[in-house]
This record gives sequence, C-alpha cells and structure tokens, in this order.
Amino acid sequence: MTDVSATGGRTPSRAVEQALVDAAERVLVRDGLGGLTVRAVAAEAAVAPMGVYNRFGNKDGLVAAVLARGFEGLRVATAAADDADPVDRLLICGRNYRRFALDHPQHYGAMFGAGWAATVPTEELVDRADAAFQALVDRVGYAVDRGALRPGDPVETAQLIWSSVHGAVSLELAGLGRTADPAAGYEALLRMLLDGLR
Amino acid sequence: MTDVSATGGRTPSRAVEQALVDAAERVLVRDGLGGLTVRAVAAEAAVAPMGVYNRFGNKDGLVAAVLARGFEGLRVATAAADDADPVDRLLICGRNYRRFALDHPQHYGAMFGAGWAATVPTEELVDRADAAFQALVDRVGYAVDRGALRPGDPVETAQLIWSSVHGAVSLELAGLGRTADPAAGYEALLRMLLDGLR
DNA sequence: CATCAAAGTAGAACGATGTTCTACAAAGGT
DNA sequence: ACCTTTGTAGAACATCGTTCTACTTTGATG
Repeated sequence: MTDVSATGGRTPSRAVEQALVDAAERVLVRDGLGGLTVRAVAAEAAVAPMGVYNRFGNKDGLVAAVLARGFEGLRVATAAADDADPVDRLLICGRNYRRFALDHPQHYGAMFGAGWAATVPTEELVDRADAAFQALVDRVGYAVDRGALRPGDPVETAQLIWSSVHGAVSLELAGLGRTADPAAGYEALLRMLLDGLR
Repeated sequence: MTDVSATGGRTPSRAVEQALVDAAERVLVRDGLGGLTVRAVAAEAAVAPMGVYNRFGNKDGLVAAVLARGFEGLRVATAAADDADPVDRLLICGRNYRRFALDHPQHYGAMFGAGWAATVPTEELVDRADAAFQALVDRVGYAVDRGALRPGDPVETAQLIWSSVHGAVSLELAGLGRTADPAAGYEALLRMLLDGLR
C-alpha cells in the first residue's frame, strides 16, 4: 500500500486520514495492539492527536479502519486461490489463510480478538469482513458445483471450514498449539476438512 | 465456588487472595475484561488495591489467576463427558465445550484472547490449560482405542478437534458466525469432525 | 499472654491514556 | 481576495497501573 509520508508542518486535509491509518498499522505491527495509542499513532503520522477525533470520531474508529484493512488483506489472500481443480483451490485457499495470519499476526489477533471486541463495527468494517467471508463461500461453491464437496449450502459449509482454519490459526498464534509441527498439523486439518465434507 | 465475602474492616490475610480472585471473576462477568481494573476489583472485594500487588505481583498476575479458573472450569466440562460409547462421549464432550463457552463468554474470551495475550502465563495457568487439553486427549484416546476414530497420536487428533470447536465457538461469541442457527451449525461441525477423523 | 515480624490499609503521587476544549494559523473553496 | 473549514498546539481532566510511605492490625512464636 502507498504510504503517505509526513512532510513536516501541517498535513494536508486530504492526507490526514490515510496518514493516520498507515501509521496505526505500523504501530500495531511494531508494538502490538496495546501499543496502539492515540498519541503513538499521531506521533508516528506526524499529525496532531486531535486528528484521530476529527477524522474517526475516536480511537475505536481508527482501530476499525485498521481492522477493515486487515479483512481486505484476508479477502485478497483468500481470493488469490484460483486453481482450476476444486480441491487444489480449497487447499491453496486454506494455506493462504494461514500464511496471511502468520505474516500479519498483530492484524489477525486484533481482527478476531481484542480489536474486534473493543470496537463498534463501522459499515466499512462489516462490509470488508463480509467480503472476506464471501471469497471463501465462492471457493466452496466452486467445489460443490464440481462434486468435490458434498451438496449443501455453500455458506454453511464455508462456515465450517472457516471455524476450523480460524481455530487452528488462532491457537497457533496464541502459542496454545500442542503439536510439534504446526504446519504439518494444519495440513492434517485441511485433509480432515476435505474428508469430513465430501 | 465458595465466595469469600468481605466482612468489613480488614480482610484476614489468608482470605485476601481468594477474595480478590472471586471479585475479579464477578467484575469480569459483569463488566467484561475492559472493566477489570485493579481499583474495581479491590472495591468489589472490599480489599485495599495494594492487595493485588502484594498477592499477585501485578494486575496481570490477578488476571492469570482468573484465567486459570476458567481453564479449570473448561477441564471439568470436558471431563464430564464419560459415556461408555466412544462416539457419544466425543459428542457430549464437544457439546459441553460449547456450553461452557456460551455460559461463560467473558471467561472464554479472556482465556483465548486479550486476557491470554496480555498476561505472562503463570505456572498455575499453564498447568490448568494443559490439564484441560489433556481431558480432551483422554477422550480421543478412548475413542481411538475402541476403533471409533482412526489410529493416530491422540494429541494430534485432539489438537485438530480443539482447533475446530475452538474456532466455531470463538466466531460465534464474536458475533462473526454467518449461519442462521449456530447450534445446528455446531452439530454439523461435530459430525464433520467424526467423518473426517474416522 | 507478651512480643515482634508480617501484612493489610489508607492515602498520596506519578506517568500514561482517552478525551474534550480553546485559540490560532493555515488550507481549501468560491 | 475573502471567508469558511480544518489542522495544530496546548491545556486540562478523569481514569488506570503502579510505586511508595506511614500506621495499624494480624499472625506466629516463645
């Protein structure tokens, strides 16, 4: 994503919002959700702290914007799985999911944990979350239509898949996994899903 | 659990710790993790705020004690599944897991989300978390030994099951489920697990 | 029972955080 | 060029986690 660098002095009106969200993401990645404070973000963006309130209403609004970006990233990763073979497509999709989470642990943790719990979802955030899920539903529908998964509502099947991969990734990120090789464990999970949904 | 009620004046030494943990649980249930502050807990327990630091080192130590109780509750719920039939045992176990989470949403959210992320796990907490997982491993082992699940390391199989049920319950509690009937969806998840692990 | 150490309490204080408000200057639009 | 909008700097406030001090009460031991 294109970063709007602060140029010193006063940030142009049209650049304040993006500067703040960019900065918030950097702070989140560097210091975690606990380090994401209004002052830290403002300093990172070389913007006045009041900018957060002027543009996002409050800190929660800023966090929601960051989470929305997270879900957009997740949607892109999910939708990138476009192999012709339906089973391959689902496997790639599942691997992309984990890859995204491992590459963006702070985003992922905030999206489904404290960040989400603390925020009142904005319309943008809900739309982005819906879109990310829809990308999975699309891939499930592709597989069901081609007989790779048993007939059924793609939304419900996608929810089952989502539950499982989300659970696996969440526990892994939290350091709560109990097996020696998380990657192998995740592959076993994907196989289990395919076996259980055929 | 037996609540140690404050009797006014000065709390006896031997009762301070339990009074604080009891109070912390009440505050967690009532006001969520965000409302669990040192002062709120101390007031709830009618104990001086310094008691938190004297007995638990800091606020995180107190939170860890609360999380440990959560895992103990989860272990009890898991271990309560003791039907003779291995499949029934697993199903009951799975249903107990969800029941526990739905009955104690604030505990569950803290145990696997912000509470866990913010705390340095104490030995007690790790032991309790291990014990809860072991209860699941035991049930998986029971089913594997009787041919109800395919042969394999019970720990790895338990991890797969845990990932799925944890994911399902977490998304449900976060209001991120996308299906109309979460209970039915959860039953479908359990069936999928059995199908995928036979 | 007396003595002394340990520990609970009250209170103050400090830095950090989210938020609100004010006054001024610069940007943006017409 | 003029006027409105908006970014900035700074102050202030309540709350929170934490540390510290002084005093009182409890708890343990002889």
